[in-house]
Amino acid sequence: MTEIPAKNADHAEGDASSLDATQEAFVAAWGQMAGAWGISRTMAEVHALLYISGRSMNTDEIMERLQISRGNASMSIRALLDWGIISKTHRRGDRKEYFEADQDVWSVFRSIVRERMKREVEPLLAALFEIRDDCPPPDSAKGHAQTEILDTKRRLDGMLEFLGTVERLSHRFAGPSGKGLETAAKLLGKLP
Amino acid sequence: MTEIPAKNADHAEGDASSLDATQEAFVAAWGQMAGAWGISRTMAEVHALLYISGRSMNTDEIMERLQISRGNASMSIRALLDWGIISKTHRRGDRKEYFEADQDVWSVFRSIVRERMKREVEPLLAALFEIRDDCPPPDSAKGHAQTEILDTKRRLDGMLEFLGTVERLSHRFAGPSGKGLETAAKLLGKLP
DNA sequence: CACAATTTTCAATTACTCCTGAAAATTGAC
DNA sequence: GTCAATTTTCAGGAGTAATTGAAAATTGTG
Repeated sequence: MTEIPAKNADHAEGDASSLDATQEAFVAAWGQMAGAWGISRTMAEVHALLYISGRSMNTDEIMERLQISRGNASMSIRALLDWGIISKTHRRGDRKEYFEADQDVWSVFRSIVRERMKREVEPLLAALFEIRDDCPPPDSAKGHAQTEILDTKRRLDGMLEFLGTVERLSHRFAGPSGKGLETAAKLLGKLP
Repeated sequence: MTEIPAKNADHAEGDASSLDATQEAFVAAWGQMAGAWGISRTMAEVHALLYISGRSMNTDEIMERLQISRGNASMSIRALLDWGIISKTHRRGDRKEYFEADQDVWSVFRSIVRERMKREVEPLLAALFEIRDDCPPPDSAKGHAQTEILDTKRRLDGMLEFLGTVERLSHRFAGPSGKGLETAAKLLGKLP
């Protein structure tokens, strides 16, 4: 973390007076946000590097610029491919695989939203539906006032409705089709 | 984690055939989502307990039901207060402090969005603005083609514009005023 | 097919974050 | 003010996630 690759060692953090330093700073800033997006720091850094450089790179190039191990690079690249925010390319006469980042920021955001909904919200929704189904029926008020049971059900339903709405919206605007999210944002921006 | 309070030991996970078991299951499900919201598991569990029970509780009650230490309870409660999704109450003739959860799910969501924007997006935006300002001017093309510098700037700007839009929207719809987010969601749901 | 280049896997290590429990600080009643 | 009840803090321990590095698997070429 405090270790800076030799070629940039003469630049303090935040100093971006050369192009490389600018890119370095961008990678670092993006890496710090990793937690917020629910991805590991290295994943974020690899993506940032590919995004800001605007070209494709192979594993060795990425390893060297980020000073990470081969294993880490391989895992992070694989994960980014799974998330759908970088893609493989090839170069004639070169056996190595190259990777490039999606240059459309909205599309990146869409992929992240989609993936996180799938991993986090959908399982929770499923669990909550089950919990509601297993909730004791109001007439079996053995020791509990009926209102207590009904209130709990009502609160469960409140949460379910909320998550359901979020889920529906995400399908609509972050789904595989078109520029949904950007459109939504623009519409909202124009509202009364 | 695998330890279940004695009073519920006869219920397998997912079995919610008593009211307590239902609440227990809800707390566990909500706790699992903690990571997704960017809060610790205990924080999520405390909130879930207060939300689903619908009443106020003191620290000891929370400690016992969640089987956590006093320190952990104190920290988690404090954090939830900071996030603004639970509040303090008092009972006449009782020196203990009681806590209760906001029962409006949309309002909870709004608080979380607001807090995370403040902690994560705003600092990133600030960092990116600085990075762009320190970016070498296009005419100082010492060794770099001018286009390279301009392209990097363009990508930086793309990211800045995106984050700026997100930031503006969050202020508008998750800001301190009114039911913004719910309204936005309903509007979006009705779109063509 | 054999071989070298390249990628993937994974056990061991390292770095973090979270939690505990007891000590210190605070609070309110008398 | 004194004292007991209550809350907060924090150093150390426990548990989790990320990273390495080298061995295994895969891939493509001649």
